[in-house]
Amino acid sequence: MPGRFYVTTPIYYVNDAPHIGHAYTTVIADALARWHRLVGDDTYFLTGTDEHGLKVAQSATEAGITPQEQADRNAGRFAEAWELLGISNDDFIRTTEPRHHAAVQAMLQQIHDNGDIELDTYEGPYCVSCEAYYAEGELVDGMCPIHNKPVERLREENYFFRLSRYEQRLIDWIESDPEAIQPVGKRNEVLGFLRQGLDDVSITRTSLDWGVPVPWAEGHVFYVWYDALINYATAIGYGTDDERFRTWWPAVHHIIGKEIIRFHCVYWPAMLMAAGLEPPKHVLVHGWLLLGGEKLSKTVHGQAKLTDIAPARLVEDFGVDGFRHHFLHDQPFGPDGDFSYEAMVARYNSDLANNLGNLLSRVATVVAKKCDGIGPAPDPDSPLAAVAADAYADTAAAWDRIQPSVALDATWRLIKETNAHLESNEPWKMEPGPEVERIMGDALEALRIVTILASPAVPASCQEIWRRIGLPGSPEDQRLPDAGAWGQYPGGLAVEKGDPLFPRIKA
RNA sequence: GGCGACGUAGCUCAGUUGGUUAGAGCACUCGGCUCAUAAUCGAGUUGUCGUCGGUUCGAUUCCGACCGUCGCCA
Repeated sequence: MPGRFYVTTPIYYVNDAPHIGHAYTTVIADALARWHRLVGDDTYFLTGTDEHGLKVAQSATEAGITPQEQADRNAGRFAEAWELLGISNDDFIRTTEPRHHAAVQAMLQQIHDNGDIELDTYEGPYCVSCEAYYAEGELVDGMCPIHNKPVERLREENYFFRLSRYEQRLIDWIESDPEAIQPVGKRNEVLGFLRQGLDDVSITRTSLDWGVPVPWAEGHVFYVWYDALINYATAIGYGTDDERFRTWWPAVHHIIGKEIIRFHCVYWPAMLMAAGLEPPKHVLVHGWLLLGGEKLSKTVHGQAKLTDIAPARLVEDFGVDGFRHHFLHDQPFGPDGDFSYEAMVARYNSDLANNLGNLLSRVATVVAKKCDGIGPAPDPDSPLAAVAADAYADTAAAWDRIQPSVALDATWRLIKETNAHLESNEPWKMEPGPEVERIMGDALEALRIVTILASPAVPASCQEIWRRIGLPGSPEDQRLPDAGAWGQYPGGLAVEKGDPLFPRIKA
């Protein structure tokens, strides 16, 4: 039954260049969005950039441009990266847009009106070089942990969000919904943090002006994080189109990395509660990619970091779909995963070149030789029909559980079984006739179904397979579960061999 | 220091409420096939299930201690 699916990535801070950590999160969200479109859900996929704050203002000054110019330039880099990777976001939000300022001011004004934002005095250790406060525990031998310089004690009048009032409500929320924060290990981590008690948090600054102005207090801007989180509400109409907002909220899936769990599982839900709204339905937390292997991690200049690697660098070697496929199929969602060029080559050659790509090649060749290049219809009673039904069911269940690697395993079982089916029937030994046509029809039908099921992961390749086996339109226009039922390859279509879709990569 | 997680084949991991021969993929070996991108298909090897002890008729699965790795908090 069709539903509604709102999925978000974090908005990425424009001071960073897009790297494969960003791409990992974004590709997962994209694949989920594509899957939900396939099953007919009303889907909204949001990504974007976070553009306020001290660091952007500083680097703009260093570059001799305005903060807005700095933000424009780097937001463009993210947009280009996502275009390169075939990301199908419905919207790209930027926190400097007027619609976002309106939403931030509306939500925080609401919280202020409700009495949970109050003026207070902040006092603490302050590093002049960082232009930032630290907690006592963050200091190293009483010094700034970044600059290793003495800190000053500073007092400032700021507006505080009364986070401490939400401790029990947050615990109740998480305990009442086991699926709200996944995986369960991260959920427990948040509960443990909450049970230690919460302090109020300072959410405004007077020391800079590159931010969203506080509507009730001249000279104050909101601290960048409390502005940024609200983007998830802005994009679906908060503060500008309440009816639209109500259709999408709170049924959201926030895809995040584990480093920002506290903002998404504590501060953000509390802000929503304080504004009289529901907390997010799902916060899905993935681990980090740990860079290993020789090829990428060791350079003449020393140890490389994951965040040094641009997606385009890997797309050069593996193609867009090779890139996407690796992060979806090789990394289980949740725990940290090892990432290496060598593992990427192995996964690409095994799954894409040897299994999927080679299946298409051998099928096309036999159809050309034995069927005059015209793809025949499948056997309604093929043994592959049951395999395909299982593959669909397992694939769908895994996408629903946010387990792309499990989903792709299930899809790939149909590819392997189709290779085995060809092997056991040996159509290349037969004379042209009904028997060859039946077997090749089965293989084409399996490819048709695989192409639909795999399209969220490797969309461009699936589009090309779809075209080469003679089908009109696009696998993305298909609707599951109906399109996954056995027997719909019509027969009588011209099948094109073409060049290898995934040329093997030599290690 | 407090809390918690994890430690299963060469590698990456699955193992539901304890039960009889511990699984998958990749890699590897052998064999088949030759339509296919030296691809594919079949068969097969490897595990004291971190260590020690306890509960039990019986524990990878429960309990305790220890070793190791890691996370969050202080």
